[in-house]
Amino acid sequence: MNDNYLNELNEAQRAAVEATEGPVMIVAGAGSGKTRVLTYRIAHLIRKGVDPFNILSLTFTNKAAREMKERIGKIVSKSEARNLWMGTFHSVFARILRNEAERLGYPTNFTIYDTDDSKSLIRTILKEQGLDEKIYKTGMVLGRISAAKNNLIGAQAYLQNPAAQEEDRMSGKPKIGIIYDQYQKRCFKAGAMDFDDLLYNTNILLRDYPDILNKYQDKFRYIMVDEYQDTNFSQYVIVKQLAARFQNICVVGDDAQSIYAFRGANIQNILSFERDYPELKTYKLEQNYRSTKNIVNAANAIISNNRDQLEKNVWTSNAEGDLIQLMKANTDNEEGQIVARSIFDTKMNAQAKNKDFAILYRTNAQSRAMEEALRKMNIPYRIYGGLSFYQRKEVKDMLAYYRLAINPHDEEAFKRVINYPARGIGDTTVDKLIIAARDNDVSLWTVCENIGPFGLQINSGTTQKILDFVAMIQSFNVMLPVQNAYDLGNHIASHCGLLRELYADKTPEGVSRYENVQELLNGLKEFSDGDTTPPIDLVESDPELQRIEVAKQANLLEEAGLSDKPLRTLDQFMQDIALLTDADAKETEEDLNKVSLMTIHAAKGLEFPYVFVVGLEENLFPSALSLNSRTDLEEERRLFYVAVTRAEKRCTLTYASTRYRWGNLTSCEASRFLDEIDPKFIEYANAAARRQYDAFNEPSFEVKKPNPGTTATPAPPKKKNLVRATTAINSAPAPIDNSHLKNLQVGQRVRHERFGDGQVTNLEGPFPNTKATVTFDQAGQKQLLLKFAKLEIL
DNA sequence: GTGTAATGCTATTGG
DNA sequence: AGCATTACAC
Repeated sequence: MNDNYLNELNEAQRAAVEATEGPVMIVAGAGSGKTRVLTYRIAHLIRKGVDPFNILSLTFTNKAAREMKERIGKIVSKSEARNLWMGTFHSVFARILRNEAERLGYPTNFTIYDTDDSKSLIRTILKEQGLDEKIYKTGMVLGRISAAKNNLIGAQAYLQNPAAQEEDRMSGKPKIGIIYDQYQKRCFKAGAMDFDDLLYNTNILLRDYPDILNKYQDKFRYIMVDEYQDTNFSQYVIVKQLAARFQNICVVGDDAQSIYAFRGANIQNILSFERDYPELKTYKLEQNYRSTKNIVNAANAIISNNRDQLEKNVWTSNAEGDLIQLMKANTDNEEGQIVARSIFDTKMNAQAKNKDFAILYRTNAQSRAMEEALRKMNIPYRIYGGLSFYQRKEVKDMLAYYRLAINPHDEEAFKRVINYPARGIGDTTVDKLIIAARDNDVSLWTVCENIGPFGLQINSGTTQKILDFVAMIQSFNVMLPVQNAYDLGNHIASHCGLLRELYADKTPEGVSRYENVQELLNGLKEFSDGDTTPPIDLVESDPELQRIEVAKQANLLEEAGLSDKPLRTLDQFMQDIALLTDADAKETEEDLNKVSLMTIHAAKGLEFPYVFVVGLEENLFPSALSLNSRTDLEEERRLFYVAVTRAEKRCTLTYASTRYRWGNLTSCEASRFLDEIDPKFIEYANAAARRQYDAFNEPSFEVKKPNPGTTATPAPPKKKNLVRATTAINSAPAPIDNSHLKNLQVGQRVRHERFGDGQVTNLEGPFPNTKATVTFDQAGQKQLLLKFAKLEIL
């Protein structure tokens, strides 16, 4: 047992670790050792004699939970660490909901609908209601429903909520409440919960069943919430309820890193927290251990542009380090090339490994150019996020059969595979089934099981096909408790026809699909053999539940006449599949030394020695959709802050002047965020960036570090009135012909190629050396020399 | 009912 | 450009 853990902490960290009783808020700047504090805090609790069964720790990813548990295990003991309740909100409360599902009228084996399932269900409802999909966009409808649930507004309440109704009327979508209501009913009938339901229903459970609230309040005597800035109202209330009795609640977060407001996260939760617990103790972790001074200072400069923030002073005693590198490319492909090239060079010059590099981007679509460039230079890489394994079509098809075997009422799984592979039950038939299900208020499955009594207008041949399908699913269903996950999964794969269908396709894509299903079966095999951790590493909860579980399994084994080996079944495997993300995937040997590619969102909580943030262009980063409101723009800026603070040694920012979007070439201008970093933190690391800088920064055009390489290159022949003096590394760029500005007056509206439109507020000195002060609508006040400024009078 | 061609839509971010 | 849904021929 390691007794020295407290000595490994600085004063603030140590105080936060030792403040175990009562409400605590830890404001943790980027790279300030937050994970270490959380880890040691939990270890400290256990050392002080708190039973791990009584500790709940909510993390942002399951992987984070797994890793933290491992580290805690090294300080206390492995067996003690195992008993902690640790995981994401969704996985922890999915677990609890399974135990208590019956109270809410849900089956224990309820399905978790993913976003595709939810959208598909909404599409079905739109069709039924005769609503136009063009007006009621599924994503938008789901967004409204999701927002309502995250604010704990149920369907009925939504229909009676004047504000919501008014808003929907105003936006020309008055039926959203009806859709919401239908959606909930259909989910319930299908024995399914979507992601938001996992939190919403937990709230219902704790609100309406005092004995259950009591049970979990008593159980979770110490609660910790990581990444608190990214929790939504629904999560906030759950935590508040659970912590109400003992009030040993510790939240950790950084308002500067709040990047999930778009899905309901609410910084307000931090303020509410202060209000809820007046005796709150607050600790600030401000020393950054991760990054160099230049990175920390540049990041501080970025975030200081936000109005909404908690007071905080992040600093570091680390070395000065490299400046922020800025590189410009002509195209998105070239951007990929300069990044790949830079990685290659750094590997050579600094003995860096592939895994020391990360490429971060705003949107997943940007990965393509990066991948291509890395492939060409033979640099191994791994993409996080995007389409995960479990989201691939063939895998989802296979999983749909499994889901149906476990919960035949699962409507989305049913629709997915009722006629795939083709078995002669087409759309018309399925539509009849859907109508019958709706009219009788039952599930599709119930209709199929009782196809005679419902008296459907379906011919006998098709009826037989449906009955065959039902019989097949039923045969899978009865095997559930007596077969292990692999045996049953394999059996289903070969009997449902999917494997045959895929095997028949000999195209490269077809082969790959077949292999993916095989890969899924391999996963089942590993799970069944039990030599790896289950898909979700939520620790076996309280002894009571464990006993029930063990007894259940023993019974089943007895019935099956099997050995004493614990049976790991398909439904166990499937339980949390829907909640798995790429970030949770265990790293294989292979992944260990690869360059990481991911969105900035996915990079939250991670760190790398060398970070590239690519695509720093207006309308991409910040996203075009964020430009309308200050709060949205501030979220983008926090995102940029998160990106830069991932870097330990060096941070490189890149942008391209043209980029393919929607299949055609569009021109781009550099992101406003680049202007927000003081130039003294920036090194213009390629010639294009230096040129751009010189052109942009009239009137100062201070001389940047001379590039040793440039003097050797022959200067192009000089031309008069060259707009951009490409050789102007050591000399001022040639003035452009600006005689049209000669009579510029204060008060006139002007347009700048970079800063947009603005108004002249002051003029100083005689033309052509006039210095103009212009207040731009977007970019704010700038001083420009008329001699150089690319201004146009409006 | 099935398979292929044509159309149309999309690309924030994610559990 | 790439994917998904739709339209149309068989």
